[in-house]
This record gives sequence, C-alpha cells and structure tokens, in this order.
Amino acid sequence: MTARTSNDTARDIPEATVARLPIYLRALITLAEDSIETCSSEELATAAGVNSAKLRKDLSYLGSYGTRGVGYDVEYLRYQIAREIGVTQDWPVVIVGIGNLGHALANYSGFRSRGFRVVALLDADPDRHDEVVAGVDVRPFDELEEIAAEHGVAIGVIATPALAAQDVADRMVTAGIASILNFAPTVLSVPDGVDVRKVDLSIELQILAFHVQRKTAASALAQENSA
Amino acid sequence: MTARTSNDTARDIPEATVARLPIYLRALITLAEDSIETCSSEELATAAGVNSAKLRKDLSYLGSYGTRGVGYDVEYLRYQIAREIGVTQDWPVVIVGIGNLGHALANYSGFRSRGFRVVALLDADPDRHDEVVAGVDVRPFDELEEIAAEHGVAIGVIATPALAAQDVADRMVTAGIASILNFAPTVLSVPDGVDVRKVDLSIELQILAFHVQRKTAASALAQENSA
DNA sequence: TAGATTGTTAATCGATTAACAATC
DNA sequence: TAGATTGTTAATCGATTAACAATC
Repeated sequence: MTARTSNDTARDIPEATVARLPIYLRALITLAEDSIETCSSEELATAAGVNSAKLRKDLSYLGSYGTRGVGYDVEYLRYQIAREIGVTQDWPVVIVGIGNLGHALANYSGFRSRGFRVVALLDADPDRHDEVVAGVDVRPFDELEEIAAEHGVAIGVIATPALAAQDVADRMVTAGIASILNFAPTVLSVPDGVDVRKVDLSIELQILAFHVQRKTAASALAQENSA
Repeated sequence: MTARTSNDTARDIPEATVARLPIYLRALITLAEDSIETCSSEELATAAGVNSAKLRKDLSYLGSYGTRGVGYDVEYLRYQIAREIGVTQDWPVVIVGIGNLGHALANYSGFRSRGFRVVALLDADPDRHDEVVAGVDVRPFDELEEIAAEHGVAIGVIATPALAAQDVADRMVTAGIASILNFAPTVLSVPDGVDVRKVDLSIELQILAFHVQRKTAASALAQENSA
C-alpha cells in the first residue's frame, strides 16, 4: 500500500469559504434545474448573492474547475463542490427532541435531498414513543448509543429545551457522534475534536432588531435636525 | 429643540460584536436567574462561550459598564446590553408561511420572552385560515399591508417554500417592513436599506458534513500510513 | 496599600476586494 | 487573432488576541 502525501486530502480551506460552498452548490442546482449548462463567475455569483471576486477566490481553494474565456460547466462544478463538502454520499443523522421544532426538522425535505438521511428520532418523553413522524418511529432517548452504532451516525441534531441539551450532547459524544447541530438556546461544552454548530432563532431576530433600532434612531434624528 | 450630535446615537459597533451581544444577554439572564449579582469578564466569557479578551473588547464599544478590580453588575450590564440591542421595547413581528417550520416559530417561547411579539400569522392557503396557532389567528397573506400598518410591524419572518419567498419579500418591502428573517432556502433580492438575515438548516448541516469528512479522511489516512 | 480586574493598545491573523496577467 | 473570463496577486479592511497600564 502506498503512503499518501498530505496533498491527497483537502487543502486547508478557510472557514468563511467552507460556509459559502453550500450556497454555491444550491445556486448550481437551481441553474441546472433551469437547464443552464455553462455560467460565468459573474452569473454564479449573482445567483449566490456574493460578488464575483469572492466566488473566484473561494473556488480557487478547490482547484481549477473553470475554463478561461468560457466560464464553468454547471454539472461538473456542482459535482466537484458536492464532493468537496462531502454530500455525494449520504450521512445518517439522528434528531433528539421531537417538539415543534423537531417535527419541522424531521419533515424538512431539504435534508433528504441534500445528502442527509434521518435514521432516528429520539425523545425522552414516553408519551411520544408511539408517534411516527415523517415515516420514522420516535424511539426512547436511551437507545441513542445502540442506534448510533447500528447506523454509523456521525451527525446529531439537538432540538430539545435548553435544560436537556447539555446532557444530550454528552450522550452523543459518548455514542461517538462528533458533530452536533444545536438548536437549543444554550452554550454546550464538549471535548476537543467535537464540532458544534448553533442555530438560534431568537438571536437572529435580536440582531435584526439592533439594526431596526439604529435605522429608526437615525431617521428620527434626521427629521429632528431638519425641523 | 437642540440639534443632537452623532455622539448621541449608537457608535459604530462592528458586525461581529453586534452578533455576539444577544449571546452575552442570554448569559447574563442565566446568571441573574441563578441569583448571581456580580461577575468578572472571565466568568461571563465562559458562560457565553468566548474568551475574555474578546468579551471586554466587545463591551468597550458600548461604554464603560464595569468596575476595575470588581467586575460587572449583572443586572446593570444586562439592562445596558438589552437597551443597546433594542429589546427593552417590544417588536411586533409577522410570520408568513404556516407549515411545519412556521408552526414551530409561532410556538417558540423564546420570541415573546425576548422582546418580540407575533402579531400575525399569514398564509396564502385558504385551508389554513381557520387555524389558530399559539393563540394567534392565521390570516390571508393579502392582509399583510393592512396588518403591518395597523401594528407598526418592522420585522417579518419568511417560512414559506423557496418559490414563494421572493414574492413575500417584495410584498413585505412594499408594506414598509425593512428587516426580514428568511428561512426559505433561496437568495432574496431586496432594495438597498432592507436588511435580510438568512437561516438555512441544510446549509448548517452541510458545513458540519464537510468537517466530518475531513476528520474521517484524516484518521483513515493516519491509519493507512501507520500500517 | 496590595490585589484584582477592567478598558485599551498594538500586534497578528484572516477575509475581502480590485486589478490584471494568464489563457481559453 | 481578438474578446472574454478565469485564477492569482497584492492591497485593504476588519476581527481576534495577548499584554498591560489604569484604576477600583
């Protein structure tokens, strides 16, 4: 067996670039659906809502997938980005906490169509264990380790109340799940090497509110000064 | 009436700092609930999941609300941050699109408790207009302008399918709603001055998948080379 | 006063952007 | 070849961090 050099694995791609790759992928899928076969960096950038210099710089970290004077082949670039992100394969996912948000997540079609397969829904409440949501049985939270091992689950989604979230995260880590998407409004502490991303609805709204307030204050001020 | 200088309005606070203020606010609320009256930057930083240098730098944009040698008064700092974000007042919000996600959002208690009041739920589907979700009637989408004017709505939430989202955004802008939280997986185009934030569940998962893949590739490589 | 901790400085790091040489 | 567009360079901008003087 030949020892590989580090060149075989992904080069170091900046975090900001990684966060935009899925946006480019979505834009390319939309273009493909519209039967567009080729696009320039300018066109793709517009579809993705970024400027073209940033797009070209981002793509340059992946390799040279375009043709000067012509642009990018939509299908080819789409495949290369999907491969780089890792969504050419299917990732088994567990969702813990089947409240309103858990229901919404389980039913979200965007997961299945984009490389993710919900293999289990877990909830601590025994009253929910009879339910079937989006074609998947709700199972007791205790079965986490078993299910994770059985399906090789690498990604867990936490949609529980804030108080339960840390315990769920600990159990996920024990079960070998090292990537967690956390919807609970709490800061999780996890060992090194475990990757946590956080989505917080009320924080997003508060960031908007800050800007609304500034806009309102600015226009009130302008009005006052012109009076 | 005295003309005000620009010093009276908010200084320019970096975007990265603005995005963290709600996190600090939440940490302070948790500390207050635990009857903690004073905290150091180190303690608050730990609770918020950042390092203390960053926390102090962030707070320095708001003013000098701490006491050297002592730390911060939890209640006082909490109020100052809430005021800076603008959540000492209540913001009326409309949610458009009452599918699974819209339901989850309407029922999310974190809104009401953090300065936001859902004044209307709108959906284009007449079959939904009989429903009452979280104590609020679902109304026809056509009533957007009317409701926005009546309640002075400044913030709109889009939880529709991707195809409807641009139309909803256009109508929101017409109705004078200049801040939009978009859950639909699509890029919105809006006029200058309109603020759009985007939450995309499948993009967050894809970012996780990228890192899982890299971890997996790295350990497979290590194993191979050590063999 | 001595110890503790803030608020600020300055260095470093990473991300964005415009411009353009390379090249189809 | 002439026109178009990529991939890359280098300058700029903004964010992070460690260190410490100011000060309670």
